[in-house]
Amino acid sequence: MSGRKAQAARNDELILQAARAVFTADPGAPIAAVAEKAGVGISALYRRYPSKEALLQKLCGDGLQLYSEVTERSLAQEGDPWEAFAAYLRGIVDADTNSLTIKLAGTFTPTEELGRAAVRASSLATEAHRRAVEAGVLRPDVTTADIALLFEQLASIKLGDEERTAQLRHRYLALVMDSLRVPPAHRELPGPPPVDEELSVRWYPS
Amino acid sequence: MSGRKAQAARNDELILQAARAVFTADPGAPIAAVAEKAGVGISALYRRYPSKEALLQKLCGDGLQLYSEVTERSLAQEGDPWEAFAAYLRGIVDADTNSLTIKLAGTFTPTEELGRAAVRASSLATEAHRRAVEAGVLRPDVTTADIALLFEQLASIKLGDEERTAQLRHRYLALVMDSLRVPPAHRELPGPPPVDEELSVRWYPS
DNA sequence: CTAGAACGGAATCTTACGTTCCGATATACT
DNA sequence: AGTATATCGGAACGTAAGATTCCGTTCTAG
Repeated sequence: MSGRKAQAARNDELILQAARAVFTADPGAPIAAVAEKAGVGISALYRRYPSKEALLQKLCGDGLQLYSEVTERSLAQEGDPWEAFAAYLRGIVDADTNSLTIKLAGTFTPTEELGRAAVRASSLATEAHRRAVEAGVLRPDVTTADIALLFEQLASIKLGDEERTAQLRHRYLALVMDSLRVPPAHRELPGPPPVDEELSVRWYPS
Repeated sequence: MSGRKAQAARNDELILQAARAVFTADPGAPIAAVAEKAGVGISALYRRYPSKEALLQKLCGDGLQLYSEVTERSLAQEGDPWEAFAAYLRGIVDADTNSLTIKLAGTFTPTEELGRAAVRASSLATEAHRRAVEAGVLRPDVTTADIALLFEQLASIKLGDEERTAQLRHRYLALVMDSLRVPPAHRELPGPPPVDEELSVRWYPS
């Protein structure tokens, strides 16, 4: 169970986790940052992936896969159609795959397989959207592409640590959901709003 | 009117316009891109600003100034309180100062004067917000800082050319305004939603 | 006709980063 | 025990990008 192979297997996971975290936070991060975050040397990375691009493709594929899984899970949900759609929205925001998928996509030549994964994710999203519109719980003038852009807007929020960022994203998701839902209504917003000090941090170089 | 001095004066403006356009599109753009966009040599830039940082500070200050002017204009507006607040929101989105102000702020050490301009812009924004809440047209659980983050989210939208981007930003501003306003209601969204082809562009390296 | 402002853009210098290379180390197998 | 081998850490290398400087040129005011 222990030994060199066990460590190698552990490193596989460590590296992927670190890469996901690092590139989610900064899509242009150097590969050395990933190694440092994972607590391994650079060669441990290059043993597994022939290049940075290969690692990025792997992450992108995983992100697409996660997107599809989350969407399928909400599609399988029985009961209130709006709740199912809301679960889809919240699930995608929590999965935070938009940062990896879209931001990284333009930085390398897309694989054939990646293309298939994207089509699959897209058609699942379309199905979730279609159901909500047909059930009459989602305003019909909002399209699937609109929802995709809303996800991107939410993904652009980055404030404080990871937890606070997630909290704020849910706050603004809740806000926009109030105008998405039929009938429109104001519901209580989750999480505290940002305080001035949180915002003023941006004025100082990191 | 013509002559070397006239051209120099013209270049002053040309360079500022180019810099605004270039850094709005890409806050990390090289200074050579500004020179090229302005149609001048690099030395024409360095004759005016001792460094890139100085140029960035100038742009940031101008952005803050524009922000304040737009807000003041909406503050001076008589009549329907919601319309005044909506004009403020639309004005800031159109001015597109968030990209310059916030994105650039972290890349250099803030000036004393810049700090004052920021305080001024912030207090004007607070006033616009306060009026809307007091008039009972804006939901009271949304704070000034919330509005600031909403602006940032809208500024993150970049799709197609400048005009299309502005159009889409107004579309999602209108969407979120439907959930900001008291009483809540669905109004028609401006501009066509994105089509798939607009979104799929992102999968190809530029 | 000439001094000097204004320019264009090549040359320089520094930094950042992807990738490769070179021992070191630990395990599995004989 | 001894050795081949898979892994590893991290220094070294090569390259590209980009900020700034420098120099020869052009234009015009006096």
